[in-house]
Amino acid sequence: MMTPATAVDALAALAQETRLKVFRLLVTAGPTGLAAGDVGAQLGIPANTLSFHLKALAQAGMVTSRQEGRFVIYAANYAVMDDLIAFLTDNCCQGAACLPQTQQVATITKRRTRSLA
Amino acid sequence: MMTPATAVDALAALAQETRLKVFRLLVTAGPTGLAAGDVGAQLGIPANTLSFHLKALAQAGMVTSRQEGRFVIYAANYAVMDDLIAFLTDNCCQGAACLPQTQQVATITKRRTRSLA
DNA sequence: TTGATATTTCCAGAAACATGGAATCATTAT
DNA sequence: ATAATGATTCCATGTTTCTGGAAATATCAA
Repeated sequence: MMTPATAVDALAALAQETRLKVFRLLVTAGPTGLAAGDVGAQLGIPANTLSFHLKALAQAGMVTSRQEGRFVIYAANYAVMDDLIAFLTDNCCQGAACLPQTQQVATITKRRTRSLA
Repeated sequence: MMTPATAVDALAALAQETRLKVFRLLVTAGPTGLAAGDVGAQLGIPANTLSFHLKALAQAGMVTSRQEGRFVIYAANYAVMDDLIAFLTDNCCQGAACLPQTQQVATITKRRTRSLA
């Protein structure tokens, strides 16, 4: 379960243009991940600046990293992303209906308590 | 649809301990909302500091406000919350399965394309 | 109008954050 | 060992954010 403090850290990690771009790129890249240099090349970010932001994302748990030869491969941490969404969703609507749009949507938590056929 | 810039604003609004507390309180308070003073009393936040954070939440669209006599009533904006979650979920897993946990969970977008029985 | 209550704005100081040049560290190839 | 490449750290600078005291604004009551 995600604590409020952890949620603030995760939200803060994503609440920055460069980091959100990086994270989304890693999300699209899939579990295999991307080398830091590839991320920088695709987004046009200087290596030191990118390193700074990757570190922030990693410290918040939003990405993982592994050394692979000369490269450091970063990958989105889908589990933490999922936990963050669950945290936000848990506290939305509280079982009651807030809005039609939201009403027809079960929260992740609620869905987790069900089995999907 | 939420743009990346809007998402950054929404995330930044929530990525602060006091504001996340305030927002969650408003979420639990429901669509009726709460007067600024009630929020401050329940969370022990000075009026001017609270006003600063409520303004930030409102500018990011996370809460709405309406004047009611001497009071200003704030309420969570569930629609924007929902959009933010949709934005984050849309870019997670991209139809592919990232993790068992996430795999068994349909994203909001995916659910929106279905009708719920 | 005068007074009380609710909220916001103004302001200044402190702290945290973002950026990129230069130097450093790590790994591989020759 | 030397060189080359990929990535990180160090550092200085500029910017933004957070905080709360004091003053201002808004609404209602007497």
